Amino acid sequence: MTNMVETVGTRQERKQRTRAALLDGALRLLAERSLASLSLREVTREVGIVPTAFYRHFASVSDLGVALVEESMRTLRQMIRESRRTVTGDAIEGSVATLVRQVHAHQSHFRFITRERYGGVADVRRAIATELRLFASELATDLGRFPGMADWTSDDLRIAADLMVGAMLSIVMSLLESDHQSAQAQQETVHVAECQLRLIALGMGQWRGKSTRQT
Amino acid sequence: MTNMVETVGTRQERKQRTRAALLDGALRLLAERSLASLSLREVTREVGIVPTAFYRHFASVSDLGVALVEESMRTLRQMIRESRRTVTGDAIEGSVATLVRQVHAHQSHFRFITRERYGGVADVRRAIATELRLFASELATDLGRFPGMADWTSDDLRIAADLMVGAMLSIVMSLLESDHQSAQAQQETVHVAECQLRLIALGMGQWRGKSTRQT
DNA sequence: TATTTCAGTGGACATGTGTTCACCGAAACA
DNA sequence: TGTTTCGGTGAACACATGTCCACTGAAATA
Repeated sequence: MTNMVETVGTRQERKQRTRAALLDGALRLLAERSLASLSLREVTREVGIVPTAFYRHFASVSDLGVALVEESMRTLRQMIRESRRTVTGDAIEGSVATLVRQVHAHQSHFRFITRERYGGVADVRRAIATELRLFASELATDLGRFPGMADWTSDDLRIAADLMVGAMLSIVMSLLESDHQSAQAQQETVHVAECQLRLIALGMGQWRGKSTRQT
Repeated sequence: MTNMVETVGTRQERKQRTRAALLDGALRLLAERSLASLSLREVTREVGIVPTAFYRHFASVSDLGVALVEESMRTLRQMIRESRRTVTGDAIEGSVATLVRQVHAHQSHFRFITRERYGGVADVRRAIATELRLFASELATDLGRFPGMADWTSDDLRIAADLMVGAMLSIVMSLLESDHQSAQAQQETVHVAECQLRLIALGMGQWRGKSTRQT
């Protein structure tokens, strides 16, 4: 339980502020547990409002979960934007570096996505799947712009992108685990991540149109 | 709720039978939900015994969860054993084929592992992580036996194995989703899985001792 | 200024929960 | 045969939960 929401500003500002407080409080409680085990009353207690006030913002905890998906995905998107902007040298080293930075800065968001991706709340699972599909599509078009890959099918690009997204989420989980351990463990995780991505990249370099098939 | 447990046989046989019924009932309830949202009373209701009898078998629902991890991992192990035995031609096509068969035959086990791997129950997460680490080690030594990979570091083998385990679990989830859809969707998933594994394999073929580092 | 809108209140409800305890009856054992 | 072991019973408990309801008071609007 933390400080109450400030009581200044226009009405919709305050509403938005307690809404944000609900999302934040929920995220705090979700550090070590899952959305399915989170109760409406717990969240309101954490934020400092009465249970029924919850309904002024969300229809249910699942609904709050879907909102959390959107919020978390926004930081994920912001990450690839930063990556596209700042990475100049080796794409893999650069990408992993920004991944490390962003995961460290927004642990709860990344933890939420990885935990609830296959979690116990159907609506949230669907929301994450949809957003992740979109994310993989963007990555696929990004990959298509690389020098050696202009001749790739969009299907094949998509397959590679899916693989990379899956690998990235595994890496995220490793980073989250090694984050509250030694700095050496973190460095080791980074090394593993770079190797794994490089492995995939090497495979892509060797790809010959083996995957042709009827649609 | 299904039939009660039979009331014949020696005492420890019957005990083991209701224990198995508890595991089975839990697995049935976990088809669309997560362990964290599963209540002790629900499980006993499903099996047809009184709540307090639960404690004769498990100390808590988390404890039951850990037992489910062991059971599920047994079927996973049995899968790689079958794969090692039956696959003769192309390793990737063969492995994916047995994966498809086993996932279809033991959906609830695979769903449980993938869902609870990063789920909301700490003990279960730990148990799965431990078992999966072991699993990856075995895969690593298997990989080391392949013709072109005798010169690989055990560290590098481990990194590649971890990547493949992660990819495999992604594939498992796709299979579970496409399983209760059209046969065409299933076939498409198989195609994607084969491509992704082949991508990794190609990368491994190109690997040059880039990952040397102090231990 | 008078009226309406609406985020947050507080009490009440039926229901589900984990855990306790003394108890039963048949299998296991002496 | 007599005694012990022990998986399962059923009542009871203190508590947590989601949702209903009439309400308050200040900001928004007229």
